[in-house]
Amino acid sequence: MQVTKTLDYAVRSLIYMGHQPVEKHSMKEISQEQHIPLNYLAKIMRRLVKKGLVRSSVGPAGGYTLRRLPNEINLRDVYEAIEGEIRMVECMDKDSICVLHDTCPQLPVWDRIQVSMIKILEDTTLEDMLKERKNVTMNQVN
Amino acid sequence: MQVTKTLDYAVRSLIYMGHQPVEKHSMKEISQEQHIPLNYLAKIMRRLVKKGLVRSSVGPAGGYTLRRLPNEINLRDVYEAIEGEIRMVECMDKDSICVLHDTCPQLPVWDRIQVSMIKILEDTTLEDMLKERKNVTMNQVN
DNA sequence: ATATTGTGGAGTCACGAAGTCCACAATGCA
DNA sequence: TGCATTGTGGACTTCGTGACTCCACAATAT
Repeated sequence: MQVTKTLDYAVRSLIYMGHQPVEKHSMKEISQEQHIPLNYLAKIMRRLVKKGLVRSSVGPAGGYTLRRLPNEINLRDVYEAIEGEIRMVECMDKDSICVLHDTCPQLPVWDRIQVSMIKILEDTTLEDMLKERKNVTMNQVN
Repeated sequence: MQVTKTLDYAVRSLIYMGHQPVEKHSMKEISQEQHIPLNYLAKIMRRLVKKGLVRSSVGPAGGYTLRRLPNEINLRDVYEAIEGEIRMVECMDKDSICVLHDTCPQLPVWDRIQVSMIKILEDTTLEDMLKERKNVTMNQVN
């Protein structure tokens, strides 16, 4: 029930790119700015590319760009790109081995939590988080 | 972000005991009825005893009893007895190593999810889940 | 042509979930 | 009193996965 480092890295990278959404950002740049191990970041970016959140170009002056605007990318997209489908319990999956599935008294609770979590993730876009940062900074200044 | 088997076992055991809240239930009984590995269940019950959710008595005719009534035990109690304090991200902990903590743009989201999750867990008691079971059964009958 | 940048995949390491075992302590009962 | 029963405490094993690392290779701008 914890956010993995991998997801954290992905979110941070995307937010970082979100500051200049149309510009290209090299892996090296992101790695250094966000203090993410270069080789590991490589692996993460591949997933984001494959899932269509990010566009990549190779060669000198290559790098990554957001495929959509920050307000068009929500956290659920990112979560699922990295972790796969969201589900709290194994038996919520298609073919549940659990014989008691139909009468399982705890299933509704986990489902309620899952639904609420998905809603919050969907309601939060990269842009929201970019603003978040600014707000906090302003609070510090004032 | 998944419910562990251990937590599932704990919840199921407690719900099982909740059917006869004042009676004693031996490990063997719970293990057989709920299809939980006996030795592993032993480990789980120890935690529940230690955390005060369950009372144990040893010797022949020994076993476990709920310390409180089913409507006085909520899922947060159970969750924390098994998994420890609820927190979505490492850096929400007391001494965060994260330098960016104060300006972290994603922290508010994980916090919102955590708060909502805790609320749902707190709002759900063993009794609620016992009723859940009955409802489903009734639905099947009708 | 070559340096730069991303890609794909194999391999490493540590940790924790899940489960097993065993010696031991408490206790009801014959 | 002694034994069978039931829980306790802790060590140990196994397996999967998160978090990396490495390296050969492909694309491409200059």
